[in-house]
Amino acid sequence: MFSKACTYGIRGALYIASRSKAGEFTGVKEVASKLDIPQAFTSKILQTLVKSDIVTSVRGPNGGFKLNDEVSKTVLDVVLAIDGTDYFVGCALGLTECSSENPCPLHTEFVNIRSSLRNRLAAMSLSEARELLEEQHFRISG
Amino acid sequence: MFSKACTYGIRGALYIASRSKAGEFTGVKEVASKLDIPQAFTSKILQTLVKSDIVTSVRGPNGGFKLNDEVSKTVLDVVLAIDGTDYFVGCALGLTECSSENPCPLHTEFVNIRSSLRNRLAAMSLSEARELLEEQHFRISG
DNA sequence: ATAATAAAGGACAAATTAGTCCGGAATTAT
DNA sequence: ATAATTCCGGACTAATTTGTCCTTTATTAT
Repeated sequence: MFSKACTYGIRGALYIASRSKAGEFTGVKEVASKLDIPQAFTSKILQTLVKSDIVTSVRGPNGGFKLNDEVSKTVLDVVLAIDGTDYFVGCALGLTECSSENPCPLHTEFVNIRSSLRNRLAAMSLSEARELLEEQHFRISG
Repeated sequence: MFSKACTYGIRGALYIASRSKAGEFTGVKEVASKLDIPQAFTSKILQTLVKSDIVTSVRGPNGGFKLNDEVSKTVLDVVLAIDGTDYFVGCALGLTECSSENPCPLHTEFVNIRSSLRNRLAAMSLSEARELLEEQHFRISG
């Protein structure tokens, strides 16, 4: 479904959310080891989240990553930051001619499925996801 | 969404369906050029559709490909043959712990979205898709 | 039989995605 | 100031997906 980088990014964001309540920063090392994601790759992914303004980073001792605004930032934001709009645009069959005026046989169903996907991702803020995970003692690890 | 090979496969199957009504066979060359897909790649993809029992091929002059049973074969069959079950199984966030007993925050929504995707694909037979395309004079080309 | 046609299949090449390595820059503690 | 820590960024490698090429095999027409 999502690219690996993308699922890593979502899990990373959620882990950081769950760890940095008191304004603390979480380091890549910890994120990577706890989520069992290669460290250098985790670093890359968190860098793109920084550029997308989803997390903030500080260097040096006690540095690390912190969510920017877990209440307004959603899972969709992370998906868009890493995988872009792939899942939400274009004909699923790759038909250039396909549009709402001239829909392919699966057009309507895909519009519905994709918009419901998008809506659900947009409705799930990182803080809500974090809370739900914590409520059931969910391990975010791989 | 789907892999390129998969969308090529769907379009290929639909093109063959639209061309081989009178028991005729359609060649890769024609499929590839009409759909603007690389010929050798088209060949590979049609081969996997043959192995999956979705199309039948015959070699030699006037040979080519023909759908096996466009009424019972569905778009889902093509997707499964080429991309496998990727889109329909496993936690979208890559959480191994996630299951219906211990669902991640997005579990239920994903189950719904994916099953509706699967249902729509399973409900769309290749013949129905072909008819819908023909009714609106749809070009299947890229 | 022979030649022409067309799919099958294996080996290869290109592009994309996944993942690694390492030096540099910023921050903090001593 | 210096050393330790930690993120940044570029160049690299590995794996997968996409796509090519060429030889073989089956079928048909002459």
